[in-house]
Amino acid sequence: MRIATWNINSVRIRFELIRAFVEKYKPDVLCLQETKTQDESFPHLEMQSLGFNYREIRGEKSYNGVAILSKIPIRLSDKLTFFNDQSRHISVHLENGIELHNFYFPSGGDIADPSINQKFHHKLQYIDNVADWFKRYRSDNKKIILVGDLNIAPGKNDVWSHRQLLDTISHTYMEVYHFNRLMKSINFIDVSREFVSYEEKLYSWWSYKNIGWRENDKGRRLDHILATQSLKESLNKHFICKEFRDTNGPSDHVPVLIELTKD
DNA sequence: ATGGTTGGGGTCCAA
Repeated sequence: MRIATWNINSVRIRFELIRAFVEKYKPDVLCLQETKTQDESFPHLEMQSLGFNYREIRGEKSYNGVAILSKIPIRLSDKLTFFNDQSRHISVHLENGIELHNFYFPSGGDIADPSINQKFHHKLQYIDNVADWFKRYRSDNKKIILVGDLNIAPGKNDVWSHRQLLDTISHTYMEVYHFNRLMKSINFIDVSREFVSYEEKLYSWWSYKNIGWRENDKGRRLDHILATQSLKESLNKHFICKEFRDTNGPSDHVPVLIELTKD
């Protein structure tokens, strides 16, 4: 089974890109963030045409928005709200017993000081609340996968320059502290790092503002797949689909995909 | 050098 996550930055404008991705990588389940579409405007028929017969969505006007599209049956679990009422989370049960959470964490604004930047304060609080929720309501012996744009690049090789980005939101020690709390909440595995050594640079996002992003390669790893320990033996393949940053009209994020063996 | 680009909705905000 293949599960993918992608911050699509408008699901409507990038449907043809989604089609190309689905045809190439054949995900069974596709989790999207930043759909930027109210539920009544979600492109259901188009998604159905790609074989996604099962869809759970949570949108809002203009901003945020998450969706889980699936070729295999899914059952809605939760649409949780951590701290504010924005559409940043949706979760489902898969028929093989896995619970799948799709998140779009707050970006956090520009100034890396929670005492003067309310958005950053909210971001830290949001991560903390998510960690608390998993610690309180979920157990590390369950099969749980958490994916999404977490807007945090936790490791020194998850950014193009650890030293130069220490005061840049997404890579501050404060965010890494809260990210690690989330990781420990139910003993999550950082799946991408199971496949790619911590010593290697690994990115999933390159800013639109960085012209020549490929030559400069000033990327960050903001998109994550976390899994509980009971899924460790099922992890079979992993792709960060960098070629989708090179298309016409790309998202600034690329898809991250894992394949699980049947158990 | 402190910019740069993009999408949605509406003449600016968020990323």
